[in-house]
This record gives sequence, structure tokens and C-alpha cells, in this order.
Amino acid sequence: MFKELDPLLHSQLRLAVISLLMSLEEADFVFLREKTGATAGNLSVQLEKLSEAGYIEVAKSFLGKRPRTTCRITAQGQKAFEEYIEAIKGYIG
Amino acid sequence: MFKELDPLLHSQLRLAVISLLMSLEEADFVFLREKTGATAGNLSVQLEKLSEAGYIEVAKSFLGKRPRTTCRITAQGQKAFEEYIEAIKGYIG
DNA sequence: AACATTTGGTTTATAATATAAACTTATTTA
DNA sequence: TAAATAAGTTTATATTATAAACCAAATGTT
Repeated sequence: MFKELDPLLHSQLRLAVISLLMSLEEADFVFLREKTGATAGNLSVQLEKLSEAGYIEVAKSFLGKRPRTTCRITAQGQKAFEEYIEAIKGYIG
Repeated sequence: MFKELDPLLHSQLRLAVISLLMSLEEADFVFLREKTGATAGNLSVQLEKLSEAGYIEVAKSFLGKRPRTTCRITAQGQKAFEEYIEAIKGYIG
């Protein structure tokens, strides 16, 4: 009846990030920070967790002289998100 | 775009409890423990939180000689649950 | 040139949370 | 009478989420 809710996704900020990345080829740090309204510190930590889990890929490069952190979702991340949706539906009917 | 997810409901066990109580007139402690698979300790703590928030009402009585804890959702709890559903839909599309 | 401010983050500290383990009190059962 | 079960509660611990503090480089200001 109640499936496990993947704790990596059952977090407001990480869920928002994954949700954004599902519909975007890629998104950079500043974009994610603005869209989610998170603080940079919090976002940094949560991106790191998603990255460690293999749910997203994080690439660091430069745009001109400024650093740029770009994220994209992995196949594993997509699968996890889809499973999360199925699971939470069991709770919200 | 991303609404706040009520932290009281954005918890696997509390969400399961509320979900059950939405479709039941009332439910007792043992029933909730079995349906959710939670430990008694965890359930006790989470029921207390939901109760403090005014999302559920907890009544303690006796069934024969054994104690019996019965829960039912309040109007406030129903409203919070419905709002939670709307909010999470913003994340899962 | 020198100083302050902004940008794009990371690291660290703290407060809140979820959870299980340990405990309590009373009741059956052997 | 002793052991086991029932129905919880309290306490301890480990994990989390989050913001505050920090850092390095670039840009703007006097």
C-alpha cells in the first residue's frame, strides 16, 4: 500500500531541482537557485547529494572568466523520479 | 512555481497516517501501526505531532481492560492534506 | 591605485527530524 | 507465580535540512 519514498527525492529542494531538470536539457547553478529560491549554500549541498547518488551530473566550467556549474539529470535520476511519483501517488490517492 | 510543502505532512509516516485517516471515520493505534508498518515508538511520536498541530484528534479510552488510542482527522487536517496535494503536484507535474 | 561590492560558489555549524531502542504498566497465558 | 504479550511512551541517536560564515576572483567606485 505505502511504498518507500526515496529519501533522496523526498526533500523539498532536491525534488524541485530534479523536477526542473526533468524538463530541461541542462540548468546552471544560478538558474536553479533563482527558480527554487534556495540559498546558495543549501543548493550546493543538495546538488552534491544528488550528484553522489548518480541522479544528476554536475559539470564545472567557465563562462568567459566566471565559473559556471551546470547540471543535468541522468537516466538513473529520471528513473528514480518516475518511481517517486508512483510511490507518492499511493499516499495522495 | 514551487509552493511550500507543509513540513508536517512532508514526512513519510505522517503522510501515510493522514492518508489513511482521510478515508476512514477513525482508526486506532494498532491499526495504524500495522497499515503503515511503523514501530510503535515512531508512530506515537508522529501522532503526537499531528495532534499538536491540530491535524488529528486523539482519544484514549479502554476496550474492555486494554487501553485504546483512537485517531480521527480534523477539518484543519483535511484542509492541510488537500493543500499538500496541490503543492506536491507542482513538483511532480 | 585602492577599496568596496558583487558573483559564484563551498564549508561549517546548528537546529530540527525521523527513527529505533529501551522502558513502563497492565494483562493474559502456562 | 512466572513468563510472555499488549499498548503505548520516553529517551537516545543518527541523519537532515538549512543558514551563516567563509573564500576567491571579477567588477565597480572614488
